[in-house]
Amino acid sequence: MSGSQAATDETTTYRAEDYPRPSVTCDVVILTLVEGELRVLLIKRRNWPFEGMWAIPGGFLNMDESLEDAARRELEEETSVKDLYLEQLYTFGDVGRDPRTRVITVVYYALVDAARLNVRAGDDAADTQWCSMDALPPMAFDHKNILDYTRQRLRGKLEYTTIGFQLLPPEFTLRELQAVYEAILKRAIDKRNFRKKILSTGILQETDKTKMEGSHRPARLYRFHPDAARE
Amino acid sequence: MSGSQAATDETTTYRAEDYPRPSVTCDVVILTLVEGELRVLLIKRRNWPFEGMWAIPGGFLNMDESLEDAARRELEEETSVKDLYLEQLYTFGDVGRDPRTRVITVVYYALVDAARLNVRAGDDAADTQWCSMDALPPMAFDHKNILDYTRQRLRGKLEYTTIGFQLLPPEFTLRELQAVYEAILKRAIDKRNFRKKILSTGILQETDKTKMEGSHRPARLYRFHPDAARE
DNA sequence: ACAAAAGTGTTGAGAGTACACCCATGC
DNA sequence: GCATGGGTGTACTCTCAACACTTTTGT
Repeated sequence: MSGSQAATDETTTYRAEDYPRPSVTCDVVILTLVEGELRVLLIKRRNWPFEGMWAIPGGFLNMDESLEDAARRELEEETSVKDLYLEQLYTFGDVGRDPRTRVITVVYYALVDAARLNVRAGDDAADTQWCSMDALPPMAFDHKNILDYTRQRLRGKLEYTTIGFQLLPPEFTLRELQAVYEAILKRAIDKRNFRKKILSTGILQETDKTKMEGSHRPARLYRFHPDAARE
Repeated sequence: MSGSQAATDETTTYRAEDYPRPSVTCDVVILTLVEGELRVLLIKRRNWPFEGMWAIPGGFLNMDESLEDAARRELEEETSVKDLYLEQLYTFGDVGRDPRTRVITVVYYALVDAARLNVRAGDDAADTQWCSMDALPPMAFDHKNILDYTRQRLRGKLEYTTIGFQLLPPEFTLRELQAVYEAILKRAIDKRNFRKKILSTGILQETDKTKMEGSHRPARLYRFHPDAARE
């Protein structure tokens, strides 16, 4: 039972300084949708360990910022975009995950509308890249695991929340929304059933605008229903 | 962009030792079902801060154990029971959550069949207690938050997994299983519909035993279907 | 007029919900 | 024989899945 063992917990006398501490980092899986494909922002490592392999962005937690603040900071450093959807994914802390020292990483994931990204293509050139979630390069640390877990979570959340919309601009066509669902679920969806279901929920509001693209009938634009704050 | 800022991440040169580190603890929400009520194991704090208030068990992470190992260690210290269902819940790390210093806590939750607990009632007497999740005492730190979040997670998981069974002994009656669902969802369920649904999934296996209790018709005992490893 | 994507309805199957009575046992 | 919880079936509604043709635009 607790109380007898010194290292036990917050309920005993405070002796945190007696114990070595692991490092705490915060990593962010940044996802967007390009050409109907789910893509993740990866950074090429230049140093040992895992030199030349790819990793999701992240960094040490500052002492004066919350976990979410840290995630948001990382996110803005990488994308220069604010106010993104951001959610804690999972915390990874296996002993050997970083060969240098003990590192606990709290991972968040973010969804970005590709249109908001001013691509900064040249920037560091080959060091930063949007990779398809379906064709990942060799990943550093346990980051392959992290991305697999992200996809799983995303699929689950798609069914009972509205996260799908976070990958789209404020106004979008139903076909674009359907593409989001298809990319995440990785299966084709019947157009009629999809429209029926989405429209019946009432979270969409029709605009009077349409989107012209190519030589065919223009598509109506929709936006979120203003009073849809639900998850 | 990353690379320019020293503290940035795992992709830059390793300088963890340049930065102060928060403490990392692992806390466990231990749940069981008693008298049709969901109860959580709480420990009364004897020291500042939050002296006299209640907290969930937890302790510092050792450098040579994984997060789950730490959770399992805490769990066994408190319950003396092994092989319990254990799952990571969430990581809490707001700056002010522990007034003494910066503490990141990775919280797990565990489900225990009450019958496996040898109550150890006298032990530390009033210091350790199974409290109803519906009538929580004043809680230390952000532990009230943590318990609210646990309940939410539990409700969600109940619908698409088999965690409910983790609160029961290996053999149980359908009424007992229904009580688990009712305690977690906090609403009455129709007996006939519940049986129909559960039995139609095929995860239950009828035994030839019954359970006598009180002066009425005995109830049939069921167990998990052996090849039901699914979530 | 043709190509290309937008838009639209019906039908059948299965799941969920509401609801009331008989059964086996101890006392 | 009565009190107590165990055990059962039917009818309705709603949701989900399958499926094909017309409409609007640019060229």
